[in-house]
Amino acid sequence: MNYDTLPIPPENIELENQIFENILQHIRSKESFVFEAGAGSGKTYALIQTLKLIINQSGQKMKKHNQKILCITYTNVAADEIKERLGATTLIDVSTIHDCVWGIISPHQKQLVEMHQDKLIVELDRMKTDLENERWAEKYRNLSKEEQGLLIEMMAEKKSIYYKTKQSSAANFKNALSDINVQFPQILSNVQNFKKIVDFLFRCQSYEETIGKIKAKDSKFTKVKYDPRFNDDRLEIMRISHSTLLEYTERFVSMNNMLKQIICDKYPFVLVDEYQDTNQLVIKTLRTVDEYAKEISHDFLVGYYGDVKQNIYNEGVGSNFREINKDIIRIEKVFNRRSSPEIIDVANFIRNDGMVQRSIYEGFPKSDVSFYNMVIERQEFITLYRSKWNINKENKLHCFELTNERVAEQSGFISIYDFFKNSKWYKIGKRYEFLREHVLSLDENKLGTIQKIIFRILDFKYKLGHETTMLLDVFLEDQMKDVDILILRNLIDKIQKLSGETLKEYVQDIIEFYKAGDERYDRCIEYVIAEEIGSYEDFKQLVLERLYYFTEDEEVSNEDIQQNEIAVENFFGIDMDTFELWYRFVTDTCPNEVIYHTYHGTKGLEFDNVIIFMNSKFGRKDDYFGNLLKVLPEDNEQEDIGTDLESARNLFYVAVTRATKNLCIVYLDELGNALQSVEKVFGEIKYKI
DNA sequence: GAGGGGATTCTTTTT
DNA sequence: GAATCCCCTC
Repeated sequence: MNYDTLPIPPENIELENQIFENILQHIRSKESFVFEAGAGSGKTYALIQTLKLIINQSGQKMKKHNQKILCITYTNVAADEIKERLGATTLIDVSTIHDCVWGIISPHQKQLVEMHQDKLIVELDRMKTDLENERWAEKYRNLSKEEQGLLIEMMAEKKSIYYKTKQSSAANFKNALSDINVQFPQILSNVQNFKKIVDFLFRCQSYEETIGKIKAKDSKFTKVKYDPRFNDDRLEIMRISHSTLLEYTERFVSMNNMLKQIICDKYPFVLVDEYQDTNQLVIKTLRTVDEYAKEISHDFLVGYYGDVKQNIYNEGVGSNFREINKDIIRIEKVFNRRSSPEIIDVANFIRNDGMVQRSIYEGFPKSDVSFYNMVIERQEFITLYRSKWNINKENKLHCFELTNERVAEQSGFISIYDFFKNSKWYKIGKRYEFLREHVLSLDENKLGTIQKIIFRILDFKYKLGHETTMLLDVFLEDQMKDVDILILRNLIDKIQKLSGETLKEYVQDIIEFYKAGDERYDRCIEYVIAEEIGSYEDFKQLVLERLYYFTEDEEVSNEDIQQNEIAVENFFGIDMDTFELWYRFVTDTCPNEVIYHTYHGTKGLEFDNVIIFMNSKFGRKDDYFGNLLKVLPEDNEQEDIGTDLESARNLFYVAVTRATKNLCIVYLDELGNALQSVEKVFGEIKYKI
């Protein structure tokens, strides 16, 4: 629904203008400020307006001095959105913090390498201290110095066996390292600890070597690289990741006045979007530059736009922001342009920092806000609410779940999710952390290898199936170049008629068609299926190799081979309808009337009709939400900082404030003594529909 | 029944 | 990679 047509009382317009005017004053007087914009208050709009205004006011002058406005966002998606809303301008650099910072510091390799060397030394020291103190290293400490040396020597020799069998069972592992077992009978008694010890020893060694090579000015060790594709540092090969990049930046800037001056002269205005999510090292860095600019009387200001209560990522500064910027000017916006007054009331209770929002509109239509406490099948509940809220294609229902697994289940493709989850590469290979991204990422490029191939097949199928799809959307331009349009049409017609019901059948159909087909079609098909796949068997083999036989491990038992075959066969036996559900999910084109999201995934979005399914447990914390509900309306902000209560509260706040019109929370566990506090916020609790 | 060790099991999200 | 479950041994 669009609420823009609702009347806004003139005094509210006046007040809203005043708030914006307040921002402008600080821009004019070059004072840093924080714009505390609660959910739905039009934060991004204000940010864009500010940017435009600065250009109007100082654009000419900035052009002359070769200066720019820097706008820092948390994600690439946000950066793209802001760029689009701004339109073409050369006066504003919009980028994520990492891109921006790497651009600034990467030319200074000499200092970076020095810093890198320092870090290697510090880390080396830390590891050695751990080996001397930690409980898991006890068996190592029990060895004499000579024995320790011998162990390192022996393990260096057995490095490849070590890595090959590392993921195997403890028995297999011990077996493979029987020499060690003979020489040092104690050290292998606990395999987990042994692996940790050996990993530390290996890493100490490689760090020492790297330090040596840096000192010797070895040509491969004269540059620090930042690679955003990886999440971990590889200090020994001079590669750093996200957090280390920020760490180096903070250190580099704080000890280098020249750099501070370059930054504040180049970017007299810095605006930070979603500041609460920004790493605290960044906030500190900006603070340092700000202070230095004042010291040397250069114009510089930082405008922070965001909302502490919407900090739901661990890395963000969140409430620490106030510690770092104690004296900063705060501008609050109390108007809400998104939600009904009933929803705003609930949200006000949940955010316990004293900010009280109110709707900017007059005569907001009646809205339904309820809290249910009952044990019920989700589908049953949803069915009832579909009719209650008149859900249809134009008036969709959005359901929030805590985990991706649940979202996959509710969205109807849990069999696909489970296949990957239980495959050897993810499960035994302990790549649990990649599962979500590889299976559920909305960015095609971030999907796993197998997932990406299947994505392409589906993309081909469904784009062809859609009449309005332009040929160009389906085939890359160079494939089209010398193919007659009519031939292509013909090809599309034929492919549309392929009717395999399962993935296996569909793949077989395509390949059969490919083999029998006209040579002129070939390149088009090759675009869909990777060149190395010439048959269904090839494809199956590829899946097996990728997900099951990815290391030349110890011998695999016949039973294992059989089980893996069955798992993969079953996967290919999943019907195309299920794959379509998955495809619709990862392309965010689900045509259903009911759409599922994780709480986290809804950040920044808004929906008319929201059902939040909730239980007490989250992750390993049994009472994560249970504990929050007990104190829901209480104002313990200061005591809660840094606790699970704070993060649960923020997450709940984000979820609740997505709703514009109808909101319903279904709590599926016992409320116990949280009853009264929940009633205080939501009114009477409902036990049945 | 205490403790040691192996196996299994988890949340979210971004760069 | 840590927490927890589970099994074994003393």
